[in-house]
Amino acid sequence: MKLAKSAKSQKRVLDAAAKMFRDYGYAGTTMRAIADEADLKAGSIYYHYKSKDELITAVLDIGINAVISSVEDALQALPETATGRDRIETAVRAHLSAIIKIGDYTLATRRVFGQVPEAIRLKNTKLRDTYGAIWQKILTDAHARGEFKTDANLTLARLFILGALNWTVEWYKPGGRTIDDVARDFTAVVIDGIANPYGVIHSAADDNQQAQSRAN
Amino acid sequence: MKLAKSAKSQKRVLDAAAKMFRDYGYAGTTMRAIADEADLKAGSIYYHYKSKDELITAVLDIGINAVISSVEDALQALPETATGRDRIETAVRAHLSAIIKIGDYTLATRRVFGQVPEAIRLKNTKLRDTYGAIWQKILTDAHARGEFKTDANLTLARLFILGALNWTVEWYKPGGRTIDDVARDFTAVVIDGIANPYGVIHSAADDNQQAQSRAN
DNA sequence: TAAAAAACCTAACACTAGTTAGAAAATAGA
DNA sequence: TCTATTTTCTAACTAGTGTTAGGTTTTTTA
Repeated sequence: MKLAKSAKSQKRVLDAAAKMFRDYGYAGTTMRAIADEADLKAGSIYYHYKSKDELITAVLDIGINAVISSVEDALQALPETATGRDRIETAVRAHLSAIIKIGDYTLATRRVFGQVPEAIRLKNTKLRDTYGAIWQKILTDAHARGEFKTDANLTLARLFILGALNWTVEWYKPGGRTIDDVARDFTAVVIDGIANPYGVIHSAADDNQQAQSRAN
Repeated sequence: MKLAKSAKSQKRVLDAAAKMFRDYGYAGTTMRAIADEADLKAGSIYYHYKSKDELITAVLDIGINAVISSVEDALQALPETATGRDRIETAVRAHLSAIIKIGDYTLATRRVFGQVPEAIRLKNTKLRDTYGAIWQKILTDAHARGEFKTDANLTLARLFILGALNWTVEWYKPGGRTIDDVARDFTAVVIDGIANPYGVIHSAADDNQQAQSRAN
């Protein structure tokens, strides 16, 4: 075999880089700190990656691609008859799964994206748009099937969902609530909202009034 | 007057720092770059702030405090009888208003928070918790009044709302949709969800079935 | 307008950054 | 084992970092 033992070191360097970028940002992460974390010397990194920019590029791409492919695969495993709710819950679950699997990469992606040289950012933006398009399709398809309110603002809904999903990486910790739980409740909020459909329970006489005011 | 002309320069430095931190992160922002943006020399910054850490601390505090006080003021202006929906929509509107008014500070806060020295981060975390508590109170109060589903996951709903709100700063640009529009649609998603309450419109016969499956 | 204070600049300090060339060590193939 | 290749290290270079001391300019005060 030509290259084999090298691959191990390469991955150690990449993992270390993701972790450091996540904690200290792009400029705040030094090659020496990455080297320390990967248990080698700074100069040796250049045998695997020819610059710091190439390292951050790799980390960013892995971070998004993992989420994209996780969500795409999960969606394709669904039957044709799957509803918008099914697809949303499935996508949320796949998104969360990808995050906890390679949390360092996705967190690094989110935290470092705004600080990276523009050329790198531009390339990565295309991947981000791809991911946004996946969600847009879920929503518009379900809307076309009449599953959503006619006047629902799908673009805004998508931005809310993606924003909330991007934020999960900040508070979701394995060991607490299960991914299935979070995905279900998350979907429930988006699809059904949190409003009590039967109006205020204290005063049954108000129900009709409540329903009307909610219709505005 | 003792100090007066100094305040102008001080604010210029602060604004420049917020903008630079926002674009290049904590370590990626140099004192010389801030000085350039503020139209003076690097050494002169130290007449106004005694270190880079003091600068970032000021930026972070301003960023969160502006949002907190904007939301608190708006909520207190509401009548006692305001519903949960009213309060949520009002808070969202106030949050967005604060963001577009001092977008550099809030964006800097979001982007730089994870990279700042731990002592600074800890102090700022308390302010963040304060903000989270404001939202938690809105939700639990309305829930206690029976406005929300009995089994609604309020903690998750709060995280969903805060995540989505934190993300608005990434895509909301003045000149597009108005703040009122966004706040209304945002609230509609959280409160009512996007599901069509009358079921699928293509097949009226399915309505009942739809409503049942949605109840699960 | 002269003296005092405030605001700013210059030049340098000690240090750390990314990166590189070449030597040294580890590994693989014969 | 000996050799060739791969992998790592050492040591250094240049450029740029936050910060400071002391001098200059501007503004305020009297």
